[in-house]
Amino acid sequence: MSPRKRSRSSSISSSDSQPRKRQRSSSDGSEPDKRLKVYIVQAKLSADEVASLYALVDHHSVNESLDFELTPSPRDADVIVTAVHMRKRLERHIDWALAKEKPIVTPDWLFNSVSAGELLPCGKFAALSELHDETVHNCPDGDDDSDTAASSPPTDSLLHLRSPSQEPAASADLDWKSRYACCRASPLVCVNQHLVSRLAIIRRSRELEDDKISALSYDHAIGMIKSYPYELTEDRLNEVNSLPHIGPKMISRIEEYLDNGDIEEAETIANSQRYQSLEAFTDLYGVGATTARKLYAAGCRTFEDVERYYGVSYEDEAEEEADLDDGLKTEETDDLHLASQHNDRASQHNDRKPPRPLRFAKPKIPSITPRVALDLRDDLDQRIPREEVQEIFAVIVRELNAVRPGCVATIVGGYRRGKSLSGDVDIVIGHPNLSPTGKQVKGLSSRLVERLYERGLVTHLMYLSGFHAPDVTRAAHWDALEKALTVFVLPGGVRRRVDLIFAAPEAYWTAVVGWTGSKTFERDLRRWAAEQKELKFDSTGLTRRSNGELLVPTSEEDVFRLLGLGWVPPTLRNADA
DNA sequence: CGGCAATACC
DNA sequence: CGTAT
DNA sequence: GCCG
Repeated sequence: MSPRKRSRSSSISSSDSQPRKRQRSSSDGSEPDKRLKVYIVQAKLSADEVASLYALVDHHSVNESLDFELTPSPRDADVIVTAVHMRKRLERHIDWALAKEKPIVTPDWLFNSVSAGELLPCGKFAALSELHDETVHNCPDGDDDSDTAASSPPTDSLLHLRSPSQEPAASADLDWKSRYACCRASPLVCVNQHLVSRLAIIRRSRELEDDKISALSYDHAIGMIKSYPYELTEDRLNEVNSLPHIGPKMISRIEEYLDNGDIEEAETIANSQRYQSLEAFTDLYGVGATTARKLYAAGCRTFEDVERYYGVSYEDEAEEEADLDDGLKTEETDDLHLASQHNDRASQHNDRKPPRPLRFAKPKIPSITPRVALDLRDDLDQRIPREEVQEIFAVIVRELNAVRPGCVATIVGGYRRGKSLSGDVDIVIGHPNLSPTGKQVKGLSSRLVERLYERGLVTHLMYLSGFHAPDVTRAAHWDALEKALTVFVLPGGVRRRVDLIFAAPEAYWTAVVGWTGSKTFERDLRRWAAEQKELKFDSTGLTRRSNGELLVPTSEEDVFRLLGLGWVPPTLRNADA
């Protein structure tokens, strides 16, 4: 069911006067030619912005259904991108009569479309309000994606803080009663979101207290509620009670919630010093539940305590950040590694010794140490607005193409699921088509990271997957995935966690699905594959359990198809709280 | 009652 | 073993 | 904490 544009324009195109609407210039005969021609008006755009836009368009990107190409002439453009907002100004570049026949949008339309993986409606991005209507009318949007399962109902989650009454996940074969999150539609915010948030506290507490299994049960229950399409009330209790993963304990909590509007244990936990401290400690990269408990047991309650615990080599706090410290330190931060260990501080003076006759005189990118994690905390605990995610993406795409032209990239993670704020930025890089020439993506990881570091865009490397020879089990497949977990920073910006995932051509689509999440959705995808289909699924690929045959999807929809699942749009994969 | 996602480093 | 994805 |  490859998504092709289903021009839902039928009703709109009433004003026939307009020439071909979404008819991509049928100029070059052959097939429908899905490449969308983009003309960029450079006026009023900085060199960098132009570069970003060109990188985005030039190397098109994302799925098969989203393919751009630059056109030198506005006349045969399908869409015109400009930062100009006034008629007079635009007329210097484009004939007014022509302008009225084209969608004239702001760069944001491009960024958003690329990020969304689909052509978005132009309305909100009309560059000239004066041409808003024409722009909307001529907009190339409306095509593909999301249709498969999410056609009938508005489906566009995201803004579904809506009323109770409404259709269940009428989407195709999605079933909110399924015991697998990957068979259900889970919006970002559900109708029973408050209850979910309460259960999430208990879940988190279980996790922090090392009761993983109980936490898992809450994950499942929360997932069920996230996709339950009705507002929970007394009269729905029976129905809810019969749902998978909702057992005696869960029902009693739900009943308590319906009676009192809250769950006592959740409140108690949330107000406890222990919970708050443990929760805070785990904000530190490298500090998990176990270490957090140790810190707490050692008497720590606040970050100040933790700093002290790890030895505040800090001269004082007067210096503040503004750390240009990492300008280009060609040194190697010696270890005293990740928090995992308990009391390992002391060992201060690590003299750096030339480790090995490493001929690579490359500057070494700082890695994380408890000290660094502490320093990064103020930045990393800030969430990232969508606009910035797009900016970061654009910059990375630009650099990526400087390193290896022809690559494509797509933002995955929470951003792709529609979150307005993200904890980090996840980007899958690769070649979407299993083209025979889908060559060298390998080693790309280190080269891109090097470049980003040289340019001061990457300040730390939490982890860089090596070029190991992974399996002997099923040779012929060099690392399907390479990863670079970094700390990235735009000039003058806040440092952000950015994960770069480099996928081999055969692994591209499973990587996209695997990194879009949510966590529970992913777990259930694996469970479903194993329990129902005798398949093994993970972000590096899909294989047949019996013969180990590697199944290579040709699109994201194909991944679901191969798994025998109905299509679930990214924005409906929010199975977690 | 066993199982609960799956891997890669540290 | 713990942490991260 | 719930399922098969």
